[in-house]
Amino acid sequence: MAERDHAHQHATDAWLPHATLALRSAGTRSGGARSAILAELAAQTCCASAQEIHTRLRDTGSTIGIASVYRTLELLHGMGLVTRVDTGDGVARFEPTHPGGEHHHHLVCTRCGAVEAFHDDALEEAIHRVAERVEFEVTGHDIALRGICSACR
Amino acid sequence: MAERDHAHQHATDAWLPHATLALRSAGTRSGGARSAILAELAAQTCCASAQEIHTRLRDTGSTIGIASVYRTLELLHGMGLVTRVDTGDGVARFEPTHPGGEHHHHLVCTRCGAVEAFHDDALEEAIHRVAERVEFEVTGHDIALRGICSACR
DNA sequence: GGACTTACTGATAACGATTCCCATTATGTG
DNA sequence: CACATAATGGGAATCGTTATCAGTAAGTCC
Ligand SMILES: [Mn+2]
Ligand SMILES: [Mn+2]
Ligand SMILES: [Zn+2]
Ligand SMILES: [Zn+2]
Repeated sequence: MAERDHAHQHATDAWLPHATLALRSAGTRSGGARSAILAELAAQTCCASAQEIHTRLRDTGSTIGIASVYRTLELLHGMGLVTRVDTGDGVARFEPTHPGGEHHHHLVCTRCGAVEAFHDDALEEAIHRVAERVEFEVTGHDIALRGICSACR
Repeated sequence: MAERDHAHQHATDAWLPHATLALRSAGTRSGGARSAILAELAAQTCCASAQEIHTRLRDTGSTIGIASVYRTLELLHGMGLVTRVDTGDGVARFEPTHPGGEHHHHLVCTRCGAVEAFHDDALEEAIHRVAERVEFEVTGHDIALRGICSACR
């Protein structure tokens, strides 16, 4: 687990320049709001909602508008630079998509809504095998385990 | 696949009396709206949204209110009689939860939104192993494979 | 550096799914 | 049949998200 976290951290560190470059290559301009949102995304280890990101930025004195957060997340999502996580509470959350493909899935507490990350190679392998046999051209997958977190028990 | 569909059909057939009994045991009354919604749910093989269910019932001449659909789905979900499926388009869909535990997961087309069902024993086994090693007391899981359906390709 | 094109930004209105509220109706119990 | 109260339908309210628009600023070309 420690090794994975370490690798994960490296990937996280690499995401900001990766995303910045991809945006520049796409011909977008670098405004203050978008830069701040990118930095905020780069700093988070798991998913966060648009409103959470907005609140965090406002708390640091920024006058950024909520529309810019939604717009930027939509842009990044369209470019595959963030992954959308749907925990079932009607709020979309986002986390950086690491270019190497390393990712994690989520444990969602049905009582308090807490979200925790996990990774499992055997599970990924099983997903891969399913993806090969179905008619869809599979490009991604979402997995969420639901249950009661240790704090709620 | 044919065998699974067959088994699935049996389970579907058994769901309506199962749910009806569970509701009665819980002390609820049997109103016309709820009965119609239950029958509609029992007839569907995969997930449907509240509005889809409402439209279908209205199309058959029913004067049922949309609030009753949402209320009933919420009630059934709270009792574990329906499973909530979140395909990421901001609309909650529901399908009967079969008492035997048999279930399926979903392929979601990122282009047209089409939803298809699949089942994979190896995947279930992998999920089961993960559930045993994490700190959460896992009670359920959601899996969605995203990609392009054959019609969109 | 200055003019220029146009992407970016923030405020706010609009939207759609879902939830809340309330007066009316209907169920089940005795 | 009378009663207590759950169920119901309509519509208002809520909330996350999206669309609109006028002002601002990034990048480009002299
Ligand atoms: Mn995975
Ligand atoms: Mn499963
Ligand atoms: Zn995460
Ligand atoms: Zn389904």
